[in-house]
Amino acid sequence: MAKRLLSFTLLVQGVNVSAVTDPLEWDHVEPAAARRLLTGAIEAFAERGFQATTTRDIASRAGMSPAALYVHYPSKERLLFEISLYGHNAALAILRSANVGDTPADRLRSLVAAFTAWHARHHTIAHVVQYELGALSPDHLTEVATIRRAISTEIEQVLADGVQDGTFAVPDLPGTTLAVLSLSIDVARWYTPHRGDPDALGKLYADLAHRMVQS
Amino acid sequence: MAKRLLSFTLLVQGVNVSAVTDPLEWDHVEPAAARRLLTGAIEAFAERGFQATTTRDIASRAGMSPAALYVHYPSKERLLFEISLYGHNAALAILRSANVGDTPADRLRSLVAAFTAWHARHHTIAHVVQYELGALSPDHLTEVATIRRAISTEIEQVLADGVQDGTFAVPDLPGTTLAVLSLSIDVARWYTPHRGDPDALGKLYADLAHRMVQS
DNA sequence: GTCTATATTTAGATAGAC
DNA sequence: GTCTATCTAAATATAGAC
Repeated sequence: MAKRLLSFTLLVQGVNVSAVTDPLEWDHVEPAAARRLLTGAIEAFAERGFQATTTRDIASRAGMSPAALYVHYPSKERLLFEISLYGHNAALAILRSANVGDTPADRLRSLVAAFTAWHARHHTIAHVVQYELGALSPDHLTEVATIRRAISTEIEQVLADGVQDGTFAVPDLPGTTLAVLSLSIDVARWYTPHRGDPDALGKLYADLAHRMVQS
Repeated sequence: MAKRLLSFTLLVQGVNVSAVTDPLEWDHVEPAAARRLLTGAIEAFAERGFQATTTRDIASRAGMSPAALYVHYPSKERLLFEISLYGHNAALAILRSANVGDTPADRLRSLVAAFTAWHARHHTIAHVVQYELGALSPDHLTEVATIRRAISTEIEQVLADGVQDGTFAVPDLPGTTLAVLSLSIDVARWYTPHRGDPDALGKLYADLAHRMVQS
């Protein structure tokens, strides 16, 4: 398990980002039983919350007995941590690969479109990522908080660049960064598949965010 | 208890809105023990979530034994429902009293400023209102959902008015309504008192929301 | 690696004295 | 209306067979 986690971390930190841009790909989790437990836990945590989810529920979604869970994960919290860590790294990878364009405006639109579409397309894991932080152990929370700061920095830096070249007017940089992030993050609260195409939502939100800051 | 609930409902539905615009005023909850339980539960639910909060925790915050809780409330869920119902009604009352101004732009700015400041100033109950819906019973969820639709309508109608008179350009009315609501609602997720003055945040967000939609 | 069976803890809620 | 004491159920996690 430790090995699995390490190899994933190295992956997202730069070399092969494309392999982790889709959080529904869990091929790297071995064996298959551990993968079924992980995906079952994501669904259960997103639907009912960490505290309301029982290990029996997770195990039964994976088609096994409660005891079998502990062969693959030492605790329910550890399962949450692996989900949260993977989800945060996937979201950061999406942002970094979307931070492209000739102007701050292009880069901001690309960032917001990608971040928003990710929260819609992967609303299940996104819900766990954004709303189950409080159930992590203090050490694990510290670890994901580092990734969250990196996510925030991606947005803040583009806004700062736009202010610098005069294309953006942003009186309160930290406050506006939070507002732009809020637009995308809150998607994980309300999105369901019947609410439309993730990419269309991404484009709408890219437009709204751009209008929020353009000078 | 039923009487308390009824009289409150009548209050917010129009006659004397000012009495409920501050959700930290719980004078109408009698006796004092019931009030202490309610405010203790708000803090506990906001900090730890409904499922992770024990009746022992709530009772101890109110300075009494676990059993005493059941004299005032028939269940932990009922406590949540009263909090959620009161919070939703207070938020709706704030919006309705803020929906004033000569132009759609003025009204939108007033609405967003008030709704945002409410989520910051009362972030504890706002957190329960926005993130503990899933712990309500089906019947109770139906009841607060009605209030949530009324809240959404306040924003949507102002946007529609601005489109009508040409001062707003909104290609996707329901989508933009959700985005404007998201800005304010997400404040309940991240706000802590050290993050600044609620009214200043309200003004910033009013500005951002206005720029999002102006033609 | 998975099972059945179970140890241990803790939770929501109740009984009955005062 | 509050207390102590407790019932009952359910949850996390473990033991040990296969």
